[in-house]
Amino acid sequence: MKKTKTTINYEVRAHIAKALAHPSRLQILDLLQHTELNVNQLTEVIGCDQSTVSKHLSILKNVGLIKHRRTGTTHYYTIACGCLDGLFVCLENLIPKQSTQK
Amino acid sequence: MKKTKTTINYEVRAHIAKALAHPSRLQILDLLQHTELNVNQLTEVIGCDQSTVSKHLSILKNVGLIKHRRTGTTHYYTIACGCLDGLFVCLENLIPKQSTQK
DNA sequence: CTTGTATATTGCTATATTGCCATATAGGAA
DNA sequence: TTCCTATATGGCAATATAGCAATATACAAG
Repeated sequence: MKKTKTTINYEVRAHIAKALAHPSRLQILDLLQHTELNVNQLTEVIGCDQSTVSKHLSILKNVGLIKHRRTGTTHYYTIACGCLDGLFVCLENLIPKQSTQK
Repeated sequence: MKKTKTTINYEVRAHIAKALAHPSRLQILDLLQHTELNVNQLTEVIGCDQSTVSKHLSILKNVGLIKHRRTGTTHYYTIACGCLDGLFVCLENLIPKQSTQK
């Protein structure tokens, strides 16, 4: 397929959607909505290996959804974009009824 | 990780996000927003194999984003959910500035 | 310098996704 | 029935993703 401005735009959107397409990453985003958390704290909540959480964080950071600030050796992560609430509402609205009932 | 109601919810959302996480599928959704199209028409626009488009359509159908009606042997696809516009706006808002300028 | 703590990266395996080709299925026409 | 057209499915290879263990890096304290 030829790469027009439009197809590139679909690729950019798909790239973001791909970053959202994992339960742990959605949970991380949810957790970071109201608090600033470091990797250790996130690791405890998510419940998988620290290296795995670190990778999820770098994926989210690469698409610009989160940012971090460093205090000593501790890295605090937060949401980089204000409009996540809207997105979650949209995602929620897309869930068909039978899936929500599970 | 234990499967609480919350983690299941993240999985459902991730499932939908995964369906959105492909340029061709985003384009299909965009095309179907205002028109009803059959598989052949979509195949021409997308520019890949008919079987590939058919698979994309079944992925979108499985998460309930599109539906289809049949007229003879022709299957017309449409959006099954009214709130896609909002989702696209949200996704667009999540695109960092430097990516949009490309 | 060394030690300890916090995070990131590498290496690896298992699994999932993508996309093509070939084939199967479904329905209309003759 | 056969033939044709529209769509779906199975098989396969290439690539991408996920997650753990081990290692590397960064930084503060001593």
